[in-house]
Amino acid sequence: MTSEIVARGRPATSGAIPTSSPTTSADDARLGAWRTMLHAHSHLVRRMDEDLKAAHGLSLAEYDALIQLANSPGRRLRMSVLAERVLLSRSGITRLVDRLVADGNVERSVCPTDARGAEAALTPAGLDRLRGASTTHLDGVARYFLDVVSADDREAIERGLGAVVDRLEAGGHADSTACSSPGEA
Amino acid sequence: MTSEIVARGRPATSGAIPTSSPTTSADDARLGAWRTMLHAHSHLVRRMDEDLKAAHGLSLAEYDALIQLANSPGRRLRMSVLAERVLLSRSGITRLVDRLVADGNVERSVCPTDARGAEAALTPAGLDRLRGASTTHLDGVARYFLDVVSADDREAIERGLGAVVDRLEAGGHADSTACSSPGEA
DNA sequence: CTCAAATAGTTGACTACGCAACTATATTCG
DNA sequence: CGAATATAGTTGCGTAGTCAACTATTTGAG
Repeated sequence: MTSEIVARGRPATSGAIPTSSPTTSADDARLGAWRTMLHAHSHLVRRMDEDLKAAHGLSLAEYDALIQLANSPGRRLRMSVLAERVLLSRSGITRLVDRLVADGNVERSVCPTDARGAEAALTPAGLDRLRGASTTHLDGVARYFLDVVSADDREAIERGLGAVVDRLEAGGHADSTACSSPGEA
Repeated sequence: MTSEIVARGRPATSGAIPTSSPTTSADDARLGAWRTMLHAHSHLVRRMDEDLKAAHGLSLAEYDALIQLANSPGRRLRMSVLAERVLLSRSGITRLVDRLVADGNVERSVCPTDARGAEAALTPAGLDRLRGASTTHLDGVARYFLDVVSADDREAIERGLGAVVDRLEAGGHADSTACSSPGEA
């Protein structure tokens, strides 16, 4: 299905405009990592999503939400916390949880300590569903990602991209010159 | 704007279900790279998109399409080729090009050698637009990505994720037990 | 205590995308 | 050549997500 979209070999275009662009000459090579990440992400997410849907009727985002709940004390989480974890906006998580509730995987309840807050809690059915799905998912991560990447490269990926995350989470909007991020270097 | 979705610190949950899940115990640590990639991608893409829209009214996808055109002979490309490059479906690229045409950045023309094909061609206005936008974009890649990642890690990212791409582009659907993918091991 | 401001979540309106169906052209084979 | 089949692109329809506006509650100030 997706396999015709191949361009054999690493991305040819790196992000440079050939004719008279000053900024680009030197960057060319380094831009490859950026483009490669976009490609890898796109392929990985599509495939995982596809596999999960086919085998268990869950999207990757839904799966992710269920995992986050399963890993939380009481198998429940405030909506906003869940939103953060699943990398979604508040409204996005509302609707995602709507779907999970409709499918019986999750229940909504009011937060005991804060009446305007809501919690999403994994149901037993949801946990079952999740258990099935997790083998599919973990299998996918192993097959498509871990098996193909050396341990060293995997560590470098975690370190390098982790730094990117820190950078972007730390300095809301960096203005230009680096602001020596407070969290960690 | 997007910066409220932050989760301070590295992902706590790795993809494991705590209670009685067999597949997970060992994987735990290795899963971190996968989650980190999701986070990094999400943050990077949001920020780049935001910056680009604010400064030049182009989405990241639109920018990407323009770059691909600019880097192609005659500054034009068949729709389907453009779709591959921009990581979009055929219908997706149709609509994206619609937008670019509406904004005067691109023109559509019939392909001379194949009457059912269409080409998208960058207009002079589109090229101008692109030149402005490219400094914003390259700046973003530099600030948010390259500046934070060591050269070694960057290379590892390109190598490791490149292998992932190869794996997924090569073997249409792997069925279960590795089938010694034809491309490379 | 009361009123203002902050916060949690939901909802409405909209956007961007994918899939499946469709149209039009190309190709292949009898 | 003419019919079957494949391919390029577009369009209808549905889905998942965002932002901005709204409601309900909590918190803080006076």
